[in-house]
Amino acid sequence: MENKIRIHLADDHQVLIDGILAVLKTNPNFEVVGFSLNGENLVDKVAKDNSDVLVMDINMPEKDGIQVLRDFNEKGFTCRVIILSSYDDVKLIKEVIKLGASGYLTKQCAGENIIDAISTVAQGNQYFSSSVKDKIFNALTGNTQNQPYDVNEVIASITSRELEILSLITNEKSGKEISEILFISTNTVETHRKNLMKKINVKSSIGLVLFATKHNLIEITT
Amino acid sequence: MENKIRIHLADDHQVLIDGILAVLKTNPNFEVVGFSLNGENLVDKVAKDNSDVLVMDINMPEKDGIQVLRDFNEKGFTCRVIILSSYDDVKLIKEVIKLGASGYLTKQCAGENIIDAISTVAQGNQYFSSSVKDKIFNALTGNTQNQPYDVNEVIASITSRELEILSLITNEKSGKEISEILFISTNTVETHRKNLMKKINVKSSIGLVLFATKHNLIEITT
DNA sequence: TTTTATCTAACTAAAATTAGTGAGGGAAAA
DNA sequence: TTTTCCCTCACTAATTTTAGTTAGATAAAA
Repeated sequence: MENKIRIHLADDHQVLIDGILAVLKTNPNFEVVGFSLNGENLVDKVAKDNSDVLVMDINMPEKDGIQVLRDFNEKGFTCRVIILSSYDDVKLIKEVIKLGASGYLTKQCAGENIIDAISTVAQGNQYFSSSVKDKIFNALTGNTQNQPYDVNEVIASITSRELEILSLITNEKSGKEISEILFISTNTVETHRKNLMKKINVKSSIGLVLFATKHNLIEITT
Repeated sequence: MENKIRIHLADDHQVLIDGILAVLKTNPNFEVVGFSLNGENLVDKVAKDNSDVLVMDINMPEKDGIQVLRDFNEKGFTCRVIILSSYDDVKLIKEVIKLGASGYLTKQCAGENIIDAISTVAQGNQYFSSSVKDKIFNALTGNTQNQPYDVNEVIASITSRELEILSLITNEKSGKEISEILFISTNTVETHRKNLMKKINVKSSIGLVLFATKHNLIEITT
């Protein structure tokens, strides 16, 4: 019997960490040696833990999963990384693969997939859930023009600045008000609004608001 | 020893369900009798399972948590509901409380909070995580002009014609389009819009849409 | 009957949004 | 190095929304 696989979990949802912890506890080959609720100093923590596998969310406060992967590359790390994401956007998947992630699971996956994934990547192989493989396959076989409107991809394509604008629009701020809040020109605000409407494929700001509230992209403070 | 608490889990993230399942398995008083990956037919499933407590996400495909709570009220159900949400928006919290939810946890909560929450609501009490309680407290204390008017009165004051206009606005119709649909002048449409904004006390049509969707005054067809 | 509520509509004027195009700077990736 | 993405901003022009006031018709209520 070899050594246990040393695992570090990173997700801002404590309940999910607790859950995965409980799932992994059922397998004696796994040992969770640490966990994090954000991406800060994650590389150092994983190094200190001497972890074999890092299971990490993409969306985390302080430092997101992409940035953490960059840190790993900078410091030349060998720890295997499995991404556990809410979205399965092609661009994002390509991105993390390029950055050296060994696995990608959506949170729609079953718990046993995590066990499989950890075992697989610990042996030096890659693990991707079937839905992720399908996405990649379609992207590579050139289904780019006929792709049905994928909400997750649209959401993923919204930049942080655009999200900021979207949030202010949804909170009943006018273009001028937004420009004053963000210290940018109203022209810029309207450009962002235009781009958002094009991306989300709606006719007016009303459509933006509907989209934002439907998918809980923003917090409504008013 | 009493009977076990019968629990139903609803969340579109399988891995989270598996995780909570594993956590709850450690407590012999709990029995997870069913789970759902979306909100469809959730009321019927819970009824069939004869569940005591439903732990449910807000964001689910097909039918979201708010709609499920409405279904519960319509059918006069007694099953306790604990909301497990990614967000702790005050409006959302108020909304689910009003709809009869017995508990509200964010996913940032620890797994043991779920155990506490289930035990608590099963006994007929309410359970809210401390961050949620803080939010509510701040909303009630820090914001003195919280409710300058009675929402129900406002809703009641909206005439059927105005509701028709409101519905069309919320469905991304422009003033001109509305006038063509209803065979009235655009002047009339804008008058209705104006009156609505005055009644609801919002700054723009965005506010109308937020109000309409929040209180489910209209059906969104697009 | 008088009042009130609702729907209708016009008028003016200011403000905001929508739509398209073009383009510079900076950072990161190929 | 070249390309690509993102944020930035300008310019024009058409269209829509916002804001205020006024007012006629009708039906229901006091």
